[in-house]
Amino acid sequence: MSISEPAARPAVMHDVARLAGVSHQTVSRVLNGHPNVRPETRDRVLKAIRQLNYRPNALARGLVTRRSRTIGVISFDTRLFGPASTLLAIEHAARSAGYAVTISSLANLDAASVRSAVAALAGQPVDGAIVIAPREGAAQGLRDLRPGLPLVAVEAGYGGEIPVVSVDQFGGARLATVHLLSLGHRTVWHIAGPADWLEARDRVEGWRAALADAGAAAPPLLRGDWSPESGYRAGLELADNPDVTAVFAANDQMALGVMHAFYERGRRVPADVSIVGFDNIPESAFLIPSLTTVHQDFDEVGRRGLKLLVDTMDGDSERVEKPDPVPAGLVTRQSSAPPAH
Amino acid sequence: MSISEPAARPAVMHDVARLAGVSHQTVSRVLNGHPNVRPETRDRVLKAIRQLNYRPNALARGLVTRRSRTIGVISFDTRLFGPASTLLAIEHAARSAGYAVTISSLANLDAASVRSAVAALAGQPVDGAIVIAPREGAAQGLRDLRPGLPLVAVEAGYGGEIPVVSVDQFGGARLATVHLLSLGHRTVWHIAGPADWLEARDRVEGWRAALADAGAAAPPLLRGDWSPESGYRAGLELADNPDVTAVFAANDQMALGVMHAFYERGRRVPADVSIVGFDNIPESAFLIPSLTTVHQDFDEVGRRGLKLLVDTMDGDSERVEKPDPVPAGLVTRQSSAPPAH
DNA sequence: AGACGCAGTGTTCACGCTAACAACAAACCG
DNA sequence: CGGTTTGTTGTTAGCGTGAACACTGCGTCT
Repeated sequence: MSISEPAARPAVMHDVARLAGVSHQTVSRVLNGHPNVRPETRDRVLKAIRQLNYRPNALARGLVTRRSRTIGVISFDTRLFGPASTLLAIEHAARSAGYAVTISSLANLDAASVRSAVAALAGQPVDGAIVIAPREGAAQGLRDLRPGLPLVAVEAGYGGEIPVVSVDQFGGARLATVHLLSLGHRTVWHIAGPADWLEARDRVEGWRAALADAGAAAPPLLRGDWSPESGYRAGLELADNPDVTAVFAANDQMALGVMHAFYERGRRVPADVSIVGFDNIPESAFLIPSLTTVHQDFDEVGRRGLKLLVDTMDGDSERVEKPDPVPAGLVTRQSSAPPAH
Repeated sequence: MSISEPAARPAVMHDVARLAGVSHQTVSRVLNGHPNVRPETRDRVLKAIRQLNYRPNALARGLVTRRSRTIGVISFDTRLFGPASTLLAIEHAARSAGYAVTISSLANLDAASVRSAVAALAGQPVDGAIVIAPREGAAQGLRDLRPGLPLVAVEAGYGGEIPVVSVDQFGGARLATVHLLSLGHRTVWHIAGPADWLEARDRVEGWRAALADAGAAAPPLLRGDWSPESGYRAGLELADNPDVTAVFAANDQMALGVMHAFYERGRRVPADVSIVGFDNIPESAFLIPSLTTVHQDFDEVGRRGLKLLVDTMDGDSERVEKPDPVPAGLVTRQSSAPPAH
């Protein structure tokens, strides 16, 4: 034990200072880009930093500045294409802005799961948070646990007291429905998402509005849970009804399930029935037949969401612009066509 | 300015201590579950904590304990089903183990993108990291920047110096190929993933091995980039070749592209050509026809990956077990059948 | 009865960093 | 040419927590 190993502990600011022959404060000034450091001194410090492979301790810095330069994201099931895309865009935008991202995802939407995810994030040192969850409970829970924490919701509908960035769900659903009606279909059946999802509600409204505008009767609503299975089950219910010539599913996965059900029952798409989805997942263009759907620009939503959050965090006061909804766009493919006769 | 607003700054340990009439150290002891605190005192402290909505400052705690109780995850494109599922499983396992998760994802796999993601994570206060990226560069880069940081790779093949948790890609590819051969196909064509992906390489090897075992000739290899488009392009190349009766695609999305190409060219699946994919994405069961594929248990991989990392971080020394690969399983559906004649 | 152990609690220090202020030289001004 | 500014650097004081150590009072042992 007489010869002590040179501990492999990472270098700290003081080590850099010693090697460069300056005080640690000068090192700090160099790191934070302060003016009034002689260029020669700066170079010595930078060289010492490289030589020691020094990197600042973010914890210590955060403790004194009271800012962690980290944001939190609470997201519903990140295996779904929409949340996953949004999360990815948020993360990249955050990195560009110099923020790290801590995630907390929900396995499902029951209250316990939401509470667990929110509590986990509330304990983290984050400067702000983005909620990618369709139920207001999530954002509200976080607001209760961490009052004053800047908060933005994405993909969550409008109207709450928390700023929201979202695709225009209502307009998108309307586009889909109008498209089918304009092809000549008498009416359009709708397979909605879960009733407690704001997005699902907005799409139902858009569908209803388009039908009403066209003077078409609204058939009974069917409900799924976004999964292909649930679309399949709904499809089986519709398959034997000859009145059904056009179906608008609230997402592409359910549309796929519907197509499969019709396929099994021998109803041809689009010859007998037209189908339109929502999301434009990468698979949509290659389904058989390829799927007409409503495109959502998740990247744009993610970017705007992060920008809104950063503005809120930096903003001297509440000078933050209220964002417009991101427009949705119809992508016409093979699964929609005029009715048979 | 004579009456100062009661600043809304969050309570700190000292505030709790004062309210409970104890020292801050006693509060600390209560929080960390130390023995030797009188039950009555503990109750007073807990009450004060609730009353002030106090939550410990993770930054300060991390500074003194030198542990942030946060792990980092570097992941390739989290919009893909595999990485997304793995990430989700890691995150949930991490939360159960009391860790937060900071993510850093790659837009693509070029060196600059990897470097950016790795550098971003290296600056974060993480106790360990999991790399969900198929190229060794990512893990190696992190190792260079943060020597000594516990590191685990998932979904990244075997053989490096970094511990890996992975599905048995070789075995899975073999299963798929053997399945097609045993249906009576003379040989099996393969559409591989990018050459620099370890997973893609393992699947090629498994395919080759199965062909060799059966004494079947190995047709020329086709390459895609995992996307449906690339599968579609490969499918167009194969569609006009009557020798092609069985295709094994390295993932489900490419298999979908192949199916679409064959559909356009009038080759029926499975009557004329059988197709098998890999991953078992949720859509597979509902494609038309439904897709035979190889199932990967991403949840299990994520869980094991986190466990391995936590063991490495906690472990007194390198007493960490070397994990077995997670077995893959064949899921037989409609897209594979005996050849026509 | 005096030494000792132990539960329960308080005091002090250190973690690594930034902010505030102090110190000093050189340059500038009237 | 003395006082003041300006540029550059060092010194000190926290940020909020946990660990180490000190202290108290009470019961136990010899």
